[in-house]
Amino acid sequence: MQRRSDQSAATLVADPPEAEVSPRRPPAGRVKSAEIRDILEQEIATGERHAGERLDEQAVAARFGVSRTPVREAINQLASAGLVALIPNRGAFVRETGLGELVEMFEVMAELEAMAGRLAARRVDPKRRVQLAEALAACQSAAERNESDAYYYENERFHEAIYDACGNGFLAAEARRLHQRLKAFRRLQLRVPHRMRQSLAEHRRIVAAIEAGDGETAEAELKSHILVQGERFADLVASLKPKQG
Amino acid sequence: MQRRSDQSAATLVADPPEAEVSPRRPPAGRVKSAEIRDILEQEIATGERHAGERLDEQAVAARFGVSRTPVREAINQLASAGLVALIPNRGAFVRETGLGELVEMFEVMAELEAMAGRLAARRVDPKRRVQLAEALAACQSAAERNESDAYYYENERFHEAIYDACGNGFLAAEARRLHQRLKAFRRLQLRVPHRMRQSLAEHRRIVAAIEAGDGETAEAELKSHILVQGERFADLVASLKPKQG
DNA sequence: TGCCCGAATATCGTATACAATTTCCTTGAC
DNA sequence: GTCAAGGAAATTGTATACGATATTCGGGCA
Repeated sequence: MQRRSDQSAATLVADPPEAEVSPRRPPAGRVKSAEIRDILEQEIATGERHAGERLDEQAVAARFGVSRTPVREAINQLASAGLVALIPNRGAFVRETGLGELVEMFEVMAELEAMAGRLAARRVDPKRRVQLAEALAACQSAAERNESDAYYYENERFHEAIYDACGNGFLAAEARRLHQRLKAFRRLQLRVPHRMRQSLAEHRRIVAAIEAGDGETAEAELKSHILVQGERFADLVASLKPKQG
Repeated sequence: MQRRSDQSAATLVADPPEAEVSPRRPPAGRVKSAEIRDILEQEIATGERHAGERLDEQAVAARFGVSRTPVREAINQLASAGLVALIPNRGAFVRETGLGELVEMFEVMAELEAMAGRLAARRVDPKRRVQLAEALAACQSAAERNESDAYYYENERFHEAIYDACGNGFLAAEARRLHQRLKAFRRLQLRVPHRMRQSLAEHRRIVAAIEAGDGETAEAELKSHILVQGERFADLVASLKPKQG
């Protein structure tokens, strides 16, 4: 009965529902709760949903043309991710990721990355070492062409390579999670002028330390590398909204 | 049927609009999903549910005499915690939290705790300092009475005090999350004999370093403190199930 | 006028029913 | 005898309904 084909009221369809020739592929976009979660997550990250706003289950359900059930699941997942706060009989509220908390997140990110670098210097195997060198080369190539978008992408790959090389799968997963969460905010600092060249130099020192098996140096370099990003970001945000709130 | 008023259902951070500390108790009634989640969590931790086993929603629902809805919520929370893997239209499968991954988790936990200690040594304010001292005193009291259960509880409080004292709310939340996840496994090592006295001595050194503002020492002591726990735990597990099938 | 108590309202948690997809078994053809 | 195709059974995902509980507003009483 609920052959709900009126998707006009909702931006629910991210990819064509015609999954005709891909029966083996994992159904990425078919589960509505995941779809709703992703959309809400993006809206929160971009600030479209301002802090403190209440996410009304019924309203969200009506907006996407679904029932409360998938909305509930989506909101619960957002709560687990720390993006919204659940107050028992009051509803779900968008948590304000203020500048202070962002700095805190960068601080933790720096520690995790530094740990990954320290472990990588001790445990890296030849295959991962090659991948790391390749990722560094790709960064350098992008920097020489002065393409900040490409550098942004290769930078992601570089840090992924470090995660992979650390030999601690759990740490890698946690680092990826945090990286993903900070990603939305990091986009803003894409076009800081001399940052790219400086970042590349830091990458070189990091790789050199890992290659040399010098865990202490790799740790220190990586921590500084991330903390600098956090500070730059804080400056940027502070300059963008000087009298926020 | 001991009613555990464990409020660790979700991230109930009091952050939204005018969310002051709510003196009203959480849904201390019976939230069935939380209860089911706790039981399943413990079963998975103890190995009662072996790795790869499928968690049948109807079976669990029938077992607890509830409908599938709270079971689904519980399973989703377990998935968020990383204890089970969700395959879209196939079901939930118990992830094998092998000894290797547990060691990895303790490694990360050690790093986060050490970071918290380092920051606490620099940033702790008088009020938190008093709380830390009180937590240490409570630990000592429990140790003198040789009550391991009480010590276990006070130990939790002690580490909570360190999280609070670090001045980084995000780090504190992440540390609590990991601590919570490891808690299920840590239950097993309650009664390791001389561990309590040794742990207390380590606590004393940690507090002394924080009081002295010596971040480096606090960091090193805490890291060692957690890593020792991880090693003890690994020994225990290894001795418990040598050929876990 | 202020406080307490109770009903109305809203929201959450759970139960039940239905739809969609996957898996497995049966059956038929080569 | 083996393999493939189709359908039935099973299981997940979603919809709708209902009960329980907390919040709020209004009225009565001190």
